Amino acid sequence: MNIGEIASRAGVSRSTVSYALSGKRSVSAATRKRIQDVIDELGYRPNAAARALKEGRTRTIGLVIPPASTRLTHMQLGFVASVVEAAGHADLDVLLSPSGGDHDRSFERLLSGGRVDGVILMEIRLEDSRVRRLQDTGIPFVGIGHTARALEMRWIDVDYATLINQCVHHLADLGHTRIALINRSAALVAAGYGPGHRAREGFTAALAQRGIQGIDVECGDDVLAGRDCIAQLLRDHPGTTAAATINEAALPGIQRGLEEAGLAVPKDFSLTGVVGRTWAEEFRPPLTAADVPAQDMGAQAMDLLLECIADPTAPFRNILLAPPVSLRSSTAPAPSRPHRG
Amino acid sequence: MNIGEIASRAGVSRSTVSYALSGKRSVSAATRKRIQDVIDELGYRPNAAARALKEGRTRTIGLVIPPASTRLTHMQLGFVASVVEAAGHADLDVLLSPSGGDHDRSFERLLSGGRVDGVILMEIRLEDSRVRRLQDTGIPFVGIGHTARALEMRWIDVDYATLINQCVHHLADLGHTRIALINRSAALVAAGYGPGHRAREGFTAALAQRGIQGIDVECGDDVLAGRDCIAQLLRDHPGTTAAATINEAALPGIQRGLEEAGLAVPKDFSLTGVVGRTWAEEFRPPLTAADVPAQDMGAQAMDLLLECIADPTAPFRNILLAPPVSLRSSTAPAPSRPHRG
DNA sequence: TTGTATGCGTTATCAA
DNA sequence: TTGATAACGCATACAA
Repeated sequence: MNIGEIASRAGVSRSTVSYALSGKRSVSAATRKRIQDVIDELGYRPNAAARALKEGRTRTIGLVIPPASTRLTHMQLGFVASVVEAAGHADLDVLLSPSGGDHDRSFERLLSGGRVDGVILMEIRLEDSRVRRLQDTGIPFVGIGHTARALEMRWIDVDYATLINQCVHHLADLGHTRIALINRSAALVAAGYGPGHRAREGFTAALAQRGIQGIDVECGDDVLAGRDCIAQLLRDHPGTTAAATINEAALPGIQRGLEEAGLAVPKDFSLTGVVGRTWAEEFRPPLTAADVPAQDMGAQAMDLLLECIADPTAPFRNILLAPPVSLRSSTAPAPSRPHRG
Repeated sequence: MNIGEIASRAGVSRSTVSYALSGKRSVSAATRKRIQDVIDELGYRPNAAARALKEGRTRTIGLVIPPASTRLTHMQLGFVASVVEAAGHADLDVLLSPSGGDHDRSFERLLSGGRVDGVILMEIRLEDSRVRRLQDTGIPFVGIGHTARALEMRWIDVDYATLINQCVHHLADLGHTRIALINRSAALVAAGYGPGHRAREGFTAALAQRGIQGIDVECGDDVLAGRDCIAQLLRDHPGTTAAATINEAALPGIQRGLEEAGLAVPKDFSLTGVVGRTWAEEFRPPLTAADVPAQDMGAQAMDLLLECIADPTAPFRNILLAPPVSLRSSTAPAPSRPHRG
């Protein structure tokens, strides 16, 4: 079933069918109806490949997510969901590529052969070969996250440095003097994962500004790692009374670890950080945290991408979000008699 | 950059380049090398749209996931990850379509216009309009889950009826006489979600076989719902000493609810069910459960689909998995003096 | 208002 | 062993 079939059944030429569908040329009401009837009857839809070949665009974007081996966090899932939703809204399809490393086949398939009109890249590192690869190909792309050379690409990101800084100031205001930063996994940070490094910057800066001590620990993205991380933290640094985290996947483990140590939140231990809203609200007690608006971010990334596809020469535009720290119930004044781990 | 460019630079015809790439015609070693050198230098890859148009297949499959509004469970995420990985292994791309309802645009885009060579469908209901739609189009498809008319499609599924039945028998063997089934959300079950109904069947059958009482409750797919569900269960049915569940997303909430009620697992309350392995192992204490092998299932679904794409006339093949119930630490003999909720 | 003809980049058939 | 060419289905410039 193709446009020729529709044309002959409707007794018109193929171009008339094409124009009736696109509306780029006026078609008499009578013929338009005749064509539409045939189309409805046969359920015709233009072939995507032929259209892509002719138009030079595929109406498809690529979404590069972390590799399948790593479990996606809820925040990342929020990005995926909102990107896909925004794409659907713009009548675009989404091709999924789980790839992190350098010469990923799925990533190369995505870029080569003109499969996509644009790409949205997740979990970007400070130095990211995929970004360079995309820049080489000239395919429009937008990062959820950005590299060290922030001005050389389009992106939307969360201002982890500022937000963690604010969290530490909040804790310091409450009298805490020994504060931990619970970062993402050591592997990720070592690989140059931006938020991990920027969170650390903000942390260190705030510590200096307030003249207090801090310990910076890395933690795997899962429940067990979170529990072990807290256990080790309390063992190695028994005076610690508060922590800020950007590791939402570790939160349930952190909670369990604190419980097992007999520490109540926030009476004995204050916890805050930068996490997705759902996590903050599901924590017991609800977490004082800067809520990452994952839903909005996917849609805004899509906006940036559409802008860039429409006009590839448009200047780079970046969006740096610093959502306010929502005061909930997980932070309190430092205990007067700090516990002994 | 296209095949003609490569051809002229290598001093051969376009067809020779094509054959050098596909290997469907012998090409002299010398010309093959000359062509390959040019290709490597320019980084040429065949245009996907042109190839799809000519070959009549897109080397792309569609993956239909639950709508963006609902948060994916880890199990569903496991399906997605393993399907995408298996697809990459077969050099196939994956087009994502989050759609549940009847006339979903994204779903229609997927089916029409020959965008995909096949479809994998998740979260199937007993009566599912998407299945009928796919059957009408004739596009090869495979379900992760199946409809009421199981023999009319290809699928892979977990035998929830049998597994929940085994769980209940296990609990009954331990002396429990008041057992709850914690199902998926009321909305999902009402919509005819298969696993919800089959779990209920297995539950009811086991109760009858053992002559014990049971209560069947539905529970939303999140932490808060799990907590409320347990609270209400203990209030309305205070004699309940054990539960089996297929709702992994509610597990953390169930745990919290039990803790808040002052019930220790497994001393005061036994818990078991059918969940992804990670959930079972992350539960405290580790959950006695039938572990859904989400990773394998995506790969096997892919196998079924490839089989079906290769030969659409092949008879329907189905895979019903009943993984063994792994004994861990969340079930114990019923308490001699049952608690009073 | 409508029809004819061309080309998008491939693969594959036919011819050499 | 290789080259010329048709066809996949569509959108559009050009012609009427």
